[in-house]
Formats: sequence, structure tokens, C-alpha cells
Amino acid sequence: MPKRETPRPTDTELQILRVLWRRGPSTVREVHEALAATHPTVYTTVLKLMQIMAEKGLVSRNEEQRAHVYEARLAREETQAQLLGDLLDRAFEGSATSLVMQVLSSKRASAEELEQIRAVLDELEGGE
Amino acid sequence: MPKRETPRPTDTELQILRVLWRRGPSTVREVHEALAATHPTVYTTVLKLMQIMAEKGLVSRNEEQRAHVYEARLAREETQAQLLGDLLDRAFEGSATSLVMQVLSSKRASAEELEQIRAVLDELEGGE
DNA sequence: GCGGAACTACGAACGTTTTCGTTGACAATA
DNA sequence: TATTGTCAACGAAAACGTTCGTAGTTCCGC
Repeated sequence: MPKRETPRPTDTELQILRVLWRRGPSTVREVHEALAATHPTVYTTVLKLMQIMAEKGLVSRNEEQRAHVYEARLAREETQAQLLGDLLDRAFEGSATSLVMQVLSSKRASAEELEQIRAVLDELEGGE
Repeated sequence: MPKRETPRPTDTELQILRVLWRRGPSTVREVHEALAATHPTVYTTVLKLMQIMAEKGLVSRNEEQRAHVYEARLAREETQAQLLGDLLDRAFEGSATSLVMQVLSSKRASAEELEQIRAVLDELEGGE
């Protein structure tokens, strides 16, 4: 039984993944340009990172074209769930309630967002 | 205007902080023993870590006694909020709603937990 | 006072992540 | 065919986090 688990992406790797989620399958050049605004580096740095990410299994690589096309292997939601579960264990002793309370009480959530969350709650409680 | 921000604690540093939050101000030895079960290392490793954490400002240090007494500089909730806000930016594009949805759907919260969360929502919306 | 226990301080080693320069392959073009 | 531009591959270096051994200090009991 293989223990095939994707490792948790580092901060920089996550920035690349976000580009791939937003743009879909992309070449190194495309990612590099998309990253230029927020994370200015040299082309080969992005290349190296993405090669390593391919080795780790974070992205898949299509080599049919001369410029290889990379794609995130896990959907955005899967990785989000992974990171969130991780933080839940590491910093919240597994208590989802206190995590949600924290996120709500830090004034990040707007009124509309609160409404949406309430809707999700309704669905979870009543729906099933 | 000084830009005094506490750096985000690493995984290992967070383990130490968790001990300090649980025990309150503690010596290196006390932390080391508390950590022995989950994170077995040598005494001086914990010492070094805590010295570095003091430099970073993650903990404060009282040197009155021979065995220095360390204390977390930020309350548990503050650090949790910091880490959460960080993850929100890095992985959720700032959307608290999708973060809460993720945590609710993946770690299916119990009925009581849902009730508690709903109470928080009520307080946030109606209370003020 | 002496020896051992409990500390802090320090520095070296190691692994991982991030960065970049260089090289060689390939393609398009003049 | 020679030149130029784009690309992957690779290696090395820098930065960071983690680990541990060693040295030196202080304290206590004998």
C-alpha cells in the first residue's frame, strides 16, 4: 500500500500554485510573468522551483511542446483543505470551532460574508 | 512609526509556544520535558530554539533566576489570528467565507459545534 | 574547598528552500 | 549557414531552520 501523499507546499510553491489555479495549465514563462508583480525573481528561479514541484508531485508536466506545460495536481480546494487541516492540528488543537471563531472575530469578515456563512450553516444543519 | 511585527513562528517554534500557553511561564527544562513525548530532542536543542525565539521576539525572558523563565509574548489567540490571517491571504485570496466553508465541510463539525458557531455569528451581527 | 548537577552560551554541521549563472539544445530567421 | 532568441537542465551558493556537542558558569551538598 503506497503512502502517496503530496507534501505540504512551501510559501513560494503556493504562490506558483495560485497562478496555476487561476490560469490553468501554464508554461514557466507564463507563470514567471504572472509572478513578476508580487514576487519578482529571475526566470530560472521559477523554472527550478517548478521542476522541484514536479519531482515532489505538486504539479504534473506535459513535455509535448518545447515549452513544457505545468498543471497543479491537486485542485485548489484540496490543497486548501490540506493546509487548513494542518493549521488546525498545529495551532488550534484540532478545534474547528475556535478556528472559525477566530476567523470571524478578526474583522476580516464583512457583513455579506457573515450572511454567506450563515447560509452554509443552515445547509449543514437542516439539509441533512 | 516602528514596524515592530512578530515574525510568524515556524512549526517547531509553534510546538514550544503551545507548551508555554498551556503551562504559562516556564523554564527550558520544563518545556523540554513537556515536549519529550511528542517531539523528543536533546535539552540544548530546545534551549537554542528558545534563545532564538527570544531574539525574534516570540517569547520574553526573565533572567532573575538562574534558570531563565520564558513566556510567550503573544497570547494564544493573537498568534492564532496571525497564522489564520496569513493562511487566508496566502491560500484563500482573502476570502474568509471559503475558508470557513472548507473547515466546516472537511472537518465535519458536530451539532454542538455548529451551534456554538451560530452563536458567534449572532453575537457579531446582532450584538453590535 | 571539591565534585557533580543544572544551567547558559556558542559554534558547527546538516537538510531544505530559494536564488541565480552557465551551458547546451532547439527553432526561427535572415 | 550563421545569428539570435527561447527553453530545459544543472550545479553552486546563499539563506534559513534544526540539531547537537562542547565549553564555561553557578549552585549545592559533602
